[in-house]
Amino acid sequence: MSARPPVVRIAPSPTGDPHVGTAYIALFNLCVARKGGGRFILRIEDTDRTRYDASSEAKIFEALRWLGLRYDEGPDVGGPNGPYRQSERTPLYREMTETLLAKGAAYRCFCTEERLEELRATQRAMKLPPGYDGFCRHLTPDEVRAKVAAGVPHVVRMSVPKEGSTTFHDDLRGDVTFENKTIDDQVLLKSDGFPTYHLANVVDDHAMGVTWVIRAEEWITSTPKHVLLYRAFGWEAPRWTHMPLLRNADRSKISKRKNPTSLIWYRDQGFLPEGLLNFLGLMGYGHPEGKEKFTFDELVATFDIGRLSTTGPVFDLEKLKWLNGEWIRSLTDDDLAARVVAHVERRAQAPTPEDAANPVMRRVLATGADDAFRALVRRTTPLVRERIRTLEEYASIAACFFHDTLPTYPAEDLVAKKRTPAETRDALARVRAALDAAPSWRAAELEAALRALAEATGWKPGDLFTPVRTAVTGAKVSPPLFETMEILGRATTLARLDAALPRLG
RNA sequence: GCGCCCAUCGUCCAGCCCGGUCCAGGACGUCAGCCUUUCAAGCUGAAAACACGGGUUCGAAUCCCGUUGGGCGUACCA
Repeated sequence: MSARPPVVRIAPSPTGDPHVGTAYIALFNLCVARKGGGRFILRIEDTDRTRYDASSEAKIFEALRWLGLRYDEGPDVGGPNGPYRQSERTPLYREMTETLLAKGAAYRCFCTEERLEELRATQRAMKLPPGYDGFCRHLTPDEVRAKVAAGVPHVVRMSVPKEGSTTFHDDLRGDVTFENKTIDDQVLLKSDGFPTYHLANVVDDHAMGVTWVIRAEEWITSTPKHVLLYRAFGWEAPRWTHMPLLRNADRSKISKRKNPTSLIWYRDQGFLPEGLLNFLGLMGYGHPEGKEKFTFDELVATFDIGRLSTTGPVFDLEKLKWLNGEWIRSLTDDDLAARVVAHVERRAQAPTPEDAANPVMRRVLATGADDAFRALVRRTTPLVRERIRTLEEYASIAACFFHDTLPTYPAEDLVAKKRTPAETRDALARVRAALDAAPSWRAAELEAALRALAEATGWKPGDLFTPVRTAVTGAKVSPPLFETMEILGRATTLARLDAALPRLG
């Protein structure tokens, strides 16, 4: 391999939401670019006007930016090799198609969709491998001229030699060989004048100076076509690396139906970009020191293309959540609080029906993320940081801080273990009195008061705290009780106790 | 069907290229215990894998062949 700095790229197509697989491939491309002091290009492959989604492109930019996957060149950042949208490069493809035609490496094909369909049906019936039969390959120049003159719609196909074989070297898999007779005469230029992926990707990679193609495994079978194209043009082919495909739990290629695949989804679920990126870096890659948690820079520092594995990793959401939790816990309280606020604010811009039942969201929807809100989030994050794995989980664990009045909870949750409702009510009344008598409202003091009360009444501290917890937070699971009461304040705490007392009969 | 790729705990990864130090190591998850005001977090421990069959070799998770299994491709989609 040459020592010149690598030029790599990703080439997503703007169809639907930005895909987690795009980020996965982008991550390793960026690694190679940074490691080798090269360039990373983003190119939009929008040559399929039937699947084109106008909103998709902006979402791709947004998602990559969110993840910190910075590209040196791209549609929105410019660069010396633009334009970076294939739909804006059609003259180039036409010109290159003419070159191929002139060299005899491609030919015009006038076959109709119907004939092609029929051909495929016949091949299926005869259990033959499907593929174009080369009908138009043998048209005479005169016949071709006549049809073109007559305006017969046509495509341009590549003229694949039917003898011999084509081999390319894959970084991870070694030499891969295909018999030429198994390679179809691929369409290069569609009848609408747009190129197919095969033509566009080769032409653009060459034009943009791409030296190293790192893409998903699903492209392996079309690589020989690309190699043949480079050869026909007389261009030097890039280095090839085919990454394994991310998988669903059943090991099929990761898909929307069986797994969340939208990067937007991960962001809106409250995953940290650091966490998702780190997790993606764990897929198919083994850190030399066996580290699980690492930053992008740490990944680059130790990165070695040879350490990539070839087996398709199953995308395990549970492990992602764990890793994300690790990242959340490694943030400072200020940072975490700011991220929670930003997350809630973003969600508030497009609230879902369920958000109306979410006290944190309701608060922001009503008053905006004002100073009081920010302050409350900041005060509560130290209590919940060890209890959340995503930013989104903040809303459920910290709900008790945002309710004006607690939603109804089962009265039996109020009853202490092995005690009757009446006994619990009496104890709770004494808790209320003890709290009310506290000279200052600080967690340590409140705890001391209740522990003294437990001692005096012969209750086990834990047994006494249970009904208090339920009364104060409305749930059997909550952040640490005394810190919670401190933040809630005397009035709110006592009011909640007062509301609970009658429910014990 | 055909072509190509792949094959270590349920899952992610280490070991494989340069056979012995591997009765296979780490992590997630699971289970148990500790800690403890709940839940978490943390700590300790446990169960859990070299797909199968041949071969090469004194010796194979590691090399070779085959089988099986899985995946991808087989479009005027990328």
